[in-house]
Amino acid sequence: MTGRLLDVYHRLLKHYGPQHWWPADSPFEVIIGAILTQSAAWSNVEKAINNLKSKEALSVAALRRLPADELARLVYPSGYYNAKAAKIKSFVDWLGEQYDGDLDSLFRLDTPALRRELLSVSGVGEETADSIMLYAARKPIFVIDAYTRRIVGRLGLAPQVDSYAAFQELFMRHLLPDEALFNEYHALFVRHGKDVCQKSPRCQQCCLASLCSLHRVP
DNA sequence: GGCCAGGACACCA
DNA sequence: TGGTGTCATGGC
Repeated sequence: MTGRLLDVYHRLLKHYGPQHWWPADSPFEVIIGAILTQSAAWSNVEKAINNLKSKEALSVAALRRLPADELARLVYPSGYYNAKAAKIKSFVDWLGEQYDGDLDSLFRLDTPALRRELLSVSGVGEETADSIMLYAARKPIFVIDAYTRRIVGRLGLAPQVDSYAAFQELFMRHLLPDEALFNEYHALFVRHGKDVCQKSPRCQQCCLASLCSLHRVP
C-alpha cells in the first residue's frame, strides 16, 4: 500500500507541480480560512478574508472586539455567514481565554492533545482541526476531505469503513509522518479534485486514469 | 435555473 | 450509531 500511495502522490506532483499550500500570510489566517472554507468555494473565502484584512480585523484581539453582526457582514461572501461568524467568535474567544490569545502556546501541545483541544471548540470538526494542525501548526497529520475520499474511492483504495478516521488511518499507517509530504499530498488531492474528478468523463484523460477503478475492466 | 464548493452540528429514530 | 435537515453565497 505504501508504494501505491507514493505512486499516486508522485503522479499528481509530476502533473500539477507544488501547490504551495496553505494560501495565507500567517498561521492565524490559516485558521480563519479553514473555518470559512467549510463547504465553500475558495474564491468566496478569499473575498471574505480580504474584507477582514481591509478592516484590519484579522487578529485575535480585533475579532474578539468585533460585534457578531459586523463579523457576519464581513464574511458574507463565503456563505453560511451567521454560522461562520459564530464559529470564528467561538474560536477567538476560546483562544483568548484558554491561551491568552497566543497561538504558539497552543501549538506547543503534542499532536494528540492539540487535536483534542481544537475539537473541543464549537465549529471545529475533524477536517478543520487537522487542517489547522497541518497547515498552521505544521504537525504531520493527514487531512481528509471530500475530494480525498472521492479520489481514493475511484482508485479502489477506500477503507472498508467509510469514516474520516478510517481514511486518515490509510495514510497515517502506510506513510511516514512527514509534514511536508502530507501538506503537498492533500493540496494535490484538492487541486486534482477541482481540476478533473468533479467531471468524471474527463477522468479518462487524467494523470491517475491508469490507476482509476472507473477505467478497470471489472 | 440547478448544481456544487477544501464541513459542522443539532436532532431524531 | 447513522441518517437527515440546516446553514447560504457565488461561479459555472
